Amino acid sequence: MRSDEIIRRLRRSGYKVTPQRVSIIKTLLGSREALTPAALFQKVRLVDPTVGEVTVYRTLNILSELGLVCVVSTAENVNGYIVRPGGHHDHLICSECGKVVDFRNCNVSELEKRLASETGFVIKEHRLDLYGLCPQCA
Amino acid sequence: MRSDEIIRRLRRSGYKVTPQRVSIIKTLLGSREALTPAALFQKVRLVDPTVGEVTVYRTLNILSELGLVCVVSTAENVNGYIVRPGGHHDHLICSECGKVVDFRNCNVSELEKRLASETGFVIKEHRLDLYGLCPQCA
DNA sequence: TGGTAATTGAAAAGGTTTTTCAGTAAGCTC
DNA sequence: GAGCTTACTGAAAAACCTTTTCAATTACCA
Ligand SMILES: [Zn+2]
Ligand SMILES: [Zn+2]
Ligand SMILES: [Zn+2]
Ligand SMILES: [Zn+2]
Repeated sequence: MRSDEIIRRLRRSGYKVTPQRVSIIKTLLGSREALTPAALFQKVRLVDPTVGEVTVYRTLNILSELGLVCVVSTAENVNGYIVRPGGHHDHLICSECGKVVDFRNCNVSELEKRLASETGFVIKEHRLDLYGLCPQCA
Repeated sequence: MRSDEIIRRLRRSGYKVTPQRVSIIKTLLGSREALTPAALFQKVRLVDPTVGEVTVYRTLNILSELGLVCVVSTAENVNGYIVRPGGHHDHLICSECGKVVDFRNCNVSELEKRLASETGFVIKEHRLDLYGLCPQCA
């Protein structure tokens, strides 16, 4: 997702587009890994010192509410935030060297249908992470 | 996983088996959905008022360290804990209220085999998170 | 049945996140 | 562009959540 799209979504939902929000969104987009609010604040303040920590929290809450970021739990009992990719989100991860390979042909839609009818959940997207060893590390 | 197994693992790792820890473990096992420390404390105190909130936190940290529970992020910036099923751990997560339900019959082993032969990865475990709306929120 | 070291609950401390509030600025109308 | 309105901002305070401290208790081993 591009920052233009996120900003358009913000404006369309009635939120004002402030320079602080733009800085926060661009910084979050610029990071490949999930950032905690504190980490995001550290990064943002380098490019835009007018951004306060409180605004980072507020902006993350708005983006989260609009479904534009997804929340992942990090090691230290703090949530991390990452811009949500469109569609599904599947990874093959090497536990040894950390290499990540994306794949799409996951074929879990059949499972989704079955679980939807069993549990009553309306399933919208998914994320499948497979852990193991890459050819180099195996 | 049964409470006997968890208790054996605790003892084997050098931890003492106290009535408080047993109450906490049994309560966590008795819940199909992930519990926050506060929610777990509320449930435990009903069956065992000798358990303090601090001990709930301490026990969850030990179980987490031993890999016996897995941590999922809930709606309210608080982590939820759930007993880790053997092997893979797969979740159905409500984007609205944060409810987490675990399931087992995921059937991704076929996909794992195919990806293994295509990419050369040795796949050891996986995590599948399905996002959507629970029956109450839909 | 002791002895010993881990564990416990309560209180205090340490972090993280939200609320409050006066000043500021985005976005709309003219 | 100027003026209006209302949302937004940073800083401080408040509200939470989690860990640490500490004296008393207790599981577990000999
Ligand atoms: Zn590797
Ligand atoms: Zn997929
Ligand atoms: Zn729900
Ligand atoms: Zn699975």
